[in-house]
Amino acid sequence: MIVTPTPRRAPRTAAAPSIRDVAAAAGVSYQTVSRVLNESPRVRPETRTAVLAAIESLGFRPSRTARALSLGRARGITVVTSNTVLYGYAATLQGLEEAARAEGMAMGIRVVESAEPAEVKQTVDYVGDASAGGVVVIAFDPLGIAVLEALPEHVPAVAAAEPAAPDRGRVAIALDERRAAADATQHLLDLGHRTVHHVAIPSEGGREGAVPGGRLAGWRDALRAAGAPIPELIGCGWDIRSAYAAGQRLASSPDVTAILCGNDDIAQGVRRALYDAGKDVPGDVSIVGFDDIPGSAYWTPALTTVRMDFAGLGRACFHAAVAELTGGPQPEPALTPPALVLRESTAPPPHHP
Amino acid sequence: MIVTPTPRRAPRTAAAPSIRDVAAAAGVSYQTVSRVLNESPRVRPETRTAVLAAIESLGFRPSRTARALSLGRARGITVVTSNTVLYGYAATLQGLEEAARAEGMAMGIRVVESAEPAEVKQTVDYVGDASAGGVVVIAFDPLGIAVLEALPEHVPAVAAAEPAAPDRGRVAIALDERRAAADATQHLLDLGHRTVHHVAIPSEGGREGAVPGGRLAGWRDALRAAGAPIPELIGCGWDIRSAYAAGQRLASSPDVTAILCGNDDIAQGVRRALYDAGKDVPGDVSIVGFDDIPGSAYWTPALTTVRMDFAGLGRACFHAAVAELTGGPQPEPALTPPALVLRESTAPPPHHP
DNA sequence: CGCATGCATGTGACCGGTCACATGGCTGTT
DNA sequence: AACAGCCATGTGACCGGTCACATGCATGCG
Repeated sequence: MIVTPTPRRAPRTAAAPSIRDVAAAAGVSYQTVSRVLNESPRVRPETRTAVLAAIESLGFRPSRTARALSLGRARGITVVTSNTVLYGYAATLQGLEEAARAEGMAMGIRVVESAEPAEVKQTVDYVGDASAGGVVVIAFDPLGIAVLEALPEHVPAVAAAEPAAPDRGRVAIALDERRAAADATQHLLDLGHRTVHHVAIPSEGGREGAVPGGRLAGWRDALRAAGAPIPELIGCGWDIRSAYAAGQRLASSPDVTAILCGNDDIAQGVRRALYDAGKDVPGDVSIVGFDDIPGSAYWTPALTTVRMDFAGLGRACFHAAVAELTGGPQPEPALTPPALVLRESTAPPPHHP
Repeated sequence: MIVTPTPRRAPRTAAAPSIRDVAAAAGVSYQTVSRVLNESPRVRPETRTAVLAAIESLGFRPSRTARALSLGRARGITVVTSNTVLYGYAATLQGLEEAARAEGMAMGIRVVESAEPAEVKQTVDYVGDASAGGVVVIAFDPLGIAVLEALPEHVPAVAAAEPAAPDRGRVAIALDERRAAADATQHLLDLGHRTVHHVAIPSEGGREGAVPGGRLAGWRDALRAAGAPIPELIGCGWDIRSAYAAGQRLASSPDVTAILCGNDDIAQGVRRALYDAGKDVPGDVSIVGFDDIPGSAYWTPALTTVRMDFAGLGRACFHAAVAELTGGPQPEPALTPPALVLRESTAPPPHHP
C-alpha cells in the first residue's frame, strides 16, 4: 500500500510568504530581496521596484522572529518594572510604547514582584533571552534596582532613574526629582511654614544603605538650606490606606502645618485623613503632591503638585536602549524638567493665637 | 600572504550555549536534549539526569526566538489596546501580565491610537507576525473593535469585552457591565430619585450602528423597568476636563438629582463641577461612579461606585488566548461579577419646598 | 530460534531571515 | 587590448530550536 507522505507541517491556513517566495515572484535571488528590505544601496532601482511590487502583491511581511534569530537579538525592547498601574510607572510605560511604535519596534513587559533571588533570577533570565531585545529597567524602587544589579553585563540595558550604586557602565536616565522636591518644599517655606513634613514613597530609603531617593534628598536640601528643622520622615506604602494612616498620625500633631507627599495618591490619603480629623486644607494644613496625576486638578481642594515628565523619560529611555542594542552613540536625552503646579491645597499657615 | 579567516560573528561576550553545546557536554545528541526540554517520556531517567546536569553547569536557557521560528508562532501573547493608563485598561493589562508570567510566557503590548485604516492595518500586520504569539484585543472602545474586525481569521486572537458585531467565531470575554449599570441605576432610584442622568464614556455609541455599550444599555434597562423618564445621554471624552464640562451642564439644570458616571474619572470631573456650582454631593445631587479606582474610597465624599474585576478579565483572556494559540479547548472563564460599593456620594434627593 | 515489536536515541531537513564570499558584466585606465 | 576595480547579484552556511524518520538494541512471542 502506498502511503502519500503527509506535509511536514500542519497546512497552516494562508502560510505566510517568505523572502524566497518573493524572490521567485520577482525573478531575483532571496538575497536581493533581503537587500531591498534592508535598504541596501547596491540594488538597481528597477530591480528594487520589481521586488517591491512582488512584496506588495504577495502581501509579504518579514518575520521578526527569523530576523531576530539571525541577528542574534530581537529588534525591540522589553521593559522590566515592579508595577504597571501606578501613575509614574504607567506614564513611563506609555512614553516607552509610544516611542517604540514610532520606530516600528515591538515592546514587551515583564513585571518583577519581589526582590527574592529566585524571582530576580527568573527576570534576569527572561530578559537575557535574545527575543527580549533591548532592555529598559524602571528602577524607581528597590525591586527594579535589584534586577538592574543582577543583569549580566552583556545584556543591552538602560535604567530609568539613577542607579543606587554609582554608575557601573550602565546608562541611566532620571528626572530631576531632587530639584523638584526642593522646589516644592521651598514653596511651602516661602508661604511662611516653619517646616515641612514628608510622607515618603516606599522607594525612598527602602533598602539598607541605598542612596536616598531624589525626592527625599531634595526635601532635606531645602529644609537644610532654610535652616528649618528636619522632622522625622514618615514612611508609607504605595497603597492609599497606608497614606491615610500616615495622615492620621500627622493630623494628631498640632504643629504640622505643611506636608510634602511622596506622590499624589499619598496626598489623597493624607488629605482624607486630615479631613476626617477636622483639619481644613489649606486653612489648617497645606499639602503638596508629586506627579500631577490627571485628576489632581479636580480635587477639592485642587492639588498643588509637581508635574513630572514621565512620558518624556520613557521616550528617552527607549532611545537609549536602542542605542545600547545597536551599538550606536547614546543620544542626549531631552527631558522636560519637573514643574511645580500651584493650585488650591497650599496657603500660609494659620496664625497662632 | 595568508589571511586568517575572521570569526563569522562579532565575538559576542559569553555566547549563549545552544542545545548542541549541552548535547556535547552530556554526551548525547541535540535531539535528546530537545526531548528533555520538552519533557518527552521517551528518555531514560539517567540520560535525563545527565542532560539536566549539563544544562545546569552550562547555564543553558532555550532560545524563545529559535523555538518560535521552528514552531511557527511564539509562545507568548501580545495585547492590543487603545490605552494603557486609564484604570480599566491598565488593570486588565495587569491581570494579563500576571497570568502570562505565571506560565512563564512573554507579553507584548501594542497600542492603537486611531481607527484610520492605515493604522489599523499596521496594527494587524504587527500582530499577524508569528512573534506576536496569541493576541488579546482589548475591545472596550471603537479602536479595539476596529482592530478585532480587521484581524485575519488565522491569527489566534480573543477579545476582552463583547464584540460589537455578533460573534464571528472569535472568543470574547466580558464583564457584565450591563447588569452592573442597571444595579447602580436601581440603587439611585431606590433612594427616591425620580430619574438618573448618565454621563457616558466615549466607547458608548461611539460608532454609527454599534451595539450600545453595556453600561449605557444597563442604565436604560433600569430606568425603563422602573418606568422612569430616560434623560438625554450626556457624551463625554476620556479626559476629566470634558467630564467637568458635562458636570457644568448638569449642574445648571435644577431637576438633576442623580448622576451615573461612565467611570470614576468622569465622576471626579462631574463632582468638581457640581462643587463649583455650589451643589453639595450628596445633599443636592447624588453621583455614582464606575470601576472603583483605588483612590475613590478616599475622596470627599467617598465615591459610591461599581467594582469591576478587570484583573480577572485579563487573566481569563490570557487563558483563552493560550487555548486559541495551542488549539486546546476554551476554559470556562471565572469572573468575579461586578459589585456596587456603597459609600458617601449617594443619598436621597433633597426635598422640594 | 527467527522475527515482529517497542523503546531510546541519532540524523537530516527545515523554519525565514542575514552574513560572508563568489561570480560575472561593465567601465576606466595605461 | 589587457587588466583592475566597481557594481549588481547569486550561492552556501548559519542562527537554535523542532519535526519526521532511521537506526540499533533488548525483549516477547510463536
